[in-house]
Amino acid sequence: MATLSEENYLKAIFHLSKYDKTAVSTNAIAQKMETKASSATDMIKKLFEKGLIDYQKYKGVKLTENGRLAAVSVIRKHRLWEVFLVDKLRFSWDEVHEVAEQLEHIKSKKLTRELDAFLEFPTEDPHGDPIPDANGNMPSSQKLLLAKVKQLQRCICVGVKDSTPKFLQYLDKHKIALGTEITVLSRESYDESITVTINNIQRSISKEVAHNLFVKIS
Amino acid sequence: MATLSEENYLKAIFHLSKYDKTAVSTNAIAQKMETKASSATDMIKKLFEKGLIDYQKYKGVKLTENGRLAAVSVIRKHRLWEVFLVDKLRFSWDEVHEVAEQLEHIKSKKLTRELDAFLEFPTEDPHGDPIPDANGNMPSSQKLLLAKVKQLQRCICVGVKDSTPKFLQYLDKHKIALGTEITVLSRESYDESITVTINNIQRSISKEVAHNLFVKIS
DNA sequence: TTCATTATTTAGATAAGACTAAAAATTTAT
DNA sequence: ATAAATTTTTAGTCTTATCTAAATAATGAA
Repeated sequence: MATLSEENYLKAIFHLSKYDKTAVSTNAIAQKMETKASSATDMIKKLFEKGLIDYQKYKGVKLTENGRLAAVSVIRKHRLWEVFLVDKLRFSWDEVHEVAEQLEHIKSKKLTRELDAFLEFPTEDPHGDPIPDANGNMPSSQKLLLAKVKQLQRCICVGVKDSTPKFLQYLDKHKIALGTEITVLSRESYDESITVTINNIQRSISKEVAHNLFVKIS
Repeated sequence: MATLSEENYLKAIFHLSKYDKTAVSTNAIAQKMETKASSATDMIKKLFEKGLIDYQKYKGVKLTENGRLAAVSVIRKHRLWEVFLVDKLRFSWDEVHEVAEQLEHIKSKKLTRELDAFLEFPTEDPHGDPIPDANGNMPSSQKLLLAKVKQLQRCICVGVKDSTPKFLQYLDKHKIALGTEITVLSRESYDESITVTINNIQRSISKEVAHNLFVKIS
């Protein structure tokens, strides 16, 4: 069994190697973990000893299949707990992360299984991120950034890239939530802002926001 | 904030000093924590430094008000989670302890508050033990051991003293659960067994069982 | 009361996970 | 291609929580 710290490193490595399959650097891991490179090196050695990562000195790190399964298991629990907090308790989507960071480390197969059933087998967390299944398969969501949506297309908000409280609060304030319908009217090449219709109201969306909001074409 | 290990020691001290208000010995703590006396001494010093216990060398240990509050807060969380596991997920009362031992350390005021509300403010856990309120007040239950019930009295099962899986499984097997009505017919002075009526069936209950089953006179 | 037994504390060691500072390897720039 | 800059690793230290072994205090029995 992996320790709490090991689990957090595995999660960090998984997230860092999500889109590109190339090796992850020691510095990148240290930065993500908000720790020093030397500490990352120490942990890398330990994870390598346990067969959870492939590692060659100075060459970076890659998850093994066992490492990937361990990471995905933690992410599965994190996202299930986030659903629980929002759907069953009265948390808003910008409050759940910190608590889920703790709950994700609870070790009980039965707990995860029963929680999943209790929540009626959700496939996405409150931020629109997919919830891996019990076998470690991560459903690939066909979400894309609002910034990539073509003119005159209608789409539905399904998640965020930036999940900091600040951004989530911005969305709340402007009445943009999961499921909100957005129609892209036009794009301004000068500042990369876009004009959209949200709830039948025409608004301008900045480049920053458009690059952090995931939508699904409807 | 207390560490995980500190919280466990505080809980142990609280339970050991529950019935008698006398000081708790180092050895008793070590035994309860399944650790060595020297380790207990180390932790005692730390808790004393933090103002969570009163302590004089060789004289044993007592919780301060702050220490008591910290211990009761952990116990509150433990028992709320036990209710959650039994009432909302499909755990039986002999499966909850191990998981609740982990969940009790999750730090989030809001989580505890909302969980309490979600469970509709329960006052007892699945073993019949009282759940302290948010201010640290432990409701005194007027439960007593079945062994103390007088002849021809009717009572209701409200909890167990021995909460090991073995005993809980014994109860399940003999269809004794929380809320089961028991009428004491007679006592056998030879082996301290008692004859009772449970679900209209007459049965004999051993001394061991009678001393580990809490009931309330009805 | 004094000696043996038991309980408690101290001293020193270990493992996990983090740190700083310095050394070594790699990459980048001239 | 070599020097400079950056990245990574190593070496040694710190803290937390544990341990063993030894020392000290308290208790109980003759």
